[in-house]
Amino acid sequence: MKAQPLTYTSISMQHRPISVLIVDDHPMVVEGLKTLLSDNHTLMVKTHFTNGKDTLDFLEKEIVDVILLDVNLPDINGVEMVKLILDKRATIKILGLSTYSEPSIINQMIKNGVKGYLLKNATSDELVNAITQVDQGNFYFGSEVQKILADSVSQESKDSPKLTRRETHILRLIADGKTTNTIAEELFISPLTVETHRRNLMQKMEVSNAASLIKIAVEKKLI
Amino acid sequence: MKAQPLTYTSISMQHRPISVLIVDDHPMVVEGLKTLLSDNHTLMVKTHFTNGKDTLDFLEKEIVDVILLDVNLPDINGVEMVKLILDKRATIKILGLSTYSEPSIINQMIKNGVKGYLLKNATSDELVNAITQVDQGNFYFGSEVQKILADSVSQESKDSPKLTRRETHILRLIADGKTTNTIAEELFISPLTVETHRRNLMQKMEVSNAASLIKIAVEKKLI
DNA sequence: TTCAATATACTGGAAAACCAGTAGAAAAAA
DNA sequence: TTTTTTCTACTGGTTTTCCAGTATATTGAA
Repeated sequence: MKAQPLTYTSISMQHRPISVLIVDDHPMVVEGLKTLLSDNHTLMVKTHFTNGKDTLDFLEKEIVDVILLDVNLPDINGVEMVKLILDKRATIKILGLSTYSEPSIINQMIKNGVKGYLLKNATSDELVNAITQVDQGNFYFGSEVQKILADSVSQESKDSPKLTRRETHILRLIADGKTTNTIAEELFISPLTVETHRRNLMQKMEVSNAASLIKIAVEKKLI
Repeated sequence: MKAQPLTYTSISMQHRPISVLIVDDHPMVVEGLKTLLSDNHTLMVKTHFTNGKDTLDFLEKEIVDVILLDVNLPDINGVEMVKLILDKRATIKILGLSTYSEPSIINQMIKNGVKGYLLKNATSDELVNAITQVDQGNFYFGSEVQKILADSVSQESKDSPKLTRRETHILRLIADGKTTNTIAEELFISPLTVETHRRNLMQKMEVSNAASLIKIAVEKKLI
């Protein structure tokens, strides 16, 4: 926000447009966002960046109300970006933006403090609404995103019986095709211990052989 | 094409702008494309559609020079769309458009007849260049896409020792966590036969246990 | 500090997978 | 048709996994 004259008009909400920063490495998306937002004079796209570093540099000197943040930047990943931005400027409202919707990433982003999340197939109305909502301190998650999150929560609590760190590690090694003895050697523990972990893993995952174990591990992206 | 004198053809080209159709379900991408292309008066974006069906209906009555086709449409998948479009209008040049780049899909699209492929992080210049090239009957694949394709080719010929149909089937069953005996019962063959297949599979895949076998199968998307 | 969870380790026995070689029948390719 | 590939099946033996208990040391939370 540049120094605006302190007149009574600039105090009222309508005359103080929400400043928006776009961070996305896809020119066509950036242009699209600009075009979609240009109609609306309650919003003002300040500028845009195509990578994380430039964005952070910019935020050293300037501030904006809302950042539209693409999750897949070329240099810094979205989850990390949220943290870095909020470390600098805790009051900025970040709106995550992504084509696809991976629950785990969305969840991490929320944990790190995004105020909303939009899929790139959002309409112009949704977009403007989302920005307005988060600017006012509310959360905005589109119905699609909410559904995805709900699904992931129910799925997680259902088939993810919380593996311990050691178990996760051993699962990874099993999936690498290593035998019980190899794993034991590698971890400096008894093969019998590895056996026990394997057994506990299978019990937790509710399967009866290593094959299923690996398949599930892959599905759950534990590997 | 570079530095050509103003001949009759180059003048006539200018008076017949390339008509472009955009097919993408992301409003912000559509707007971005329109904006990026609006500067260039050798191109003319005729209209846009957000799904496959509407596009095909439109092509019943009208024709365009180039279609910018998003691979991930909500109703019909990109690979199929290429075929359907070319069945109707064989002369249309299709330019595939996608955020991510899965070699198998790009390959299939090419097989079905796309004239080029662009990633969504393409710049305005690349975009215009790609459209111009394919309109002239040339192919256009960005350097990134070419690299992806080259990688996938070398990878495929390296670690894909052509499984037979039966082997693929049995691999799938093994990955489902089924035991040799179960598989044998299911396929009405001897467990010994299943053993043999399993052995051949492991030999072909150059691994020494079922775990690695499954991991490879997953990686190769055989499952 | 106490208690619960986790990681460690063992016994012993059953089941399944793994290895190597051979070979006939059926199907596909030449 | 002939040849090759694929699918089928077997013998015999080794290794690994799987299952059901038990048990102790360590770690982290209450």
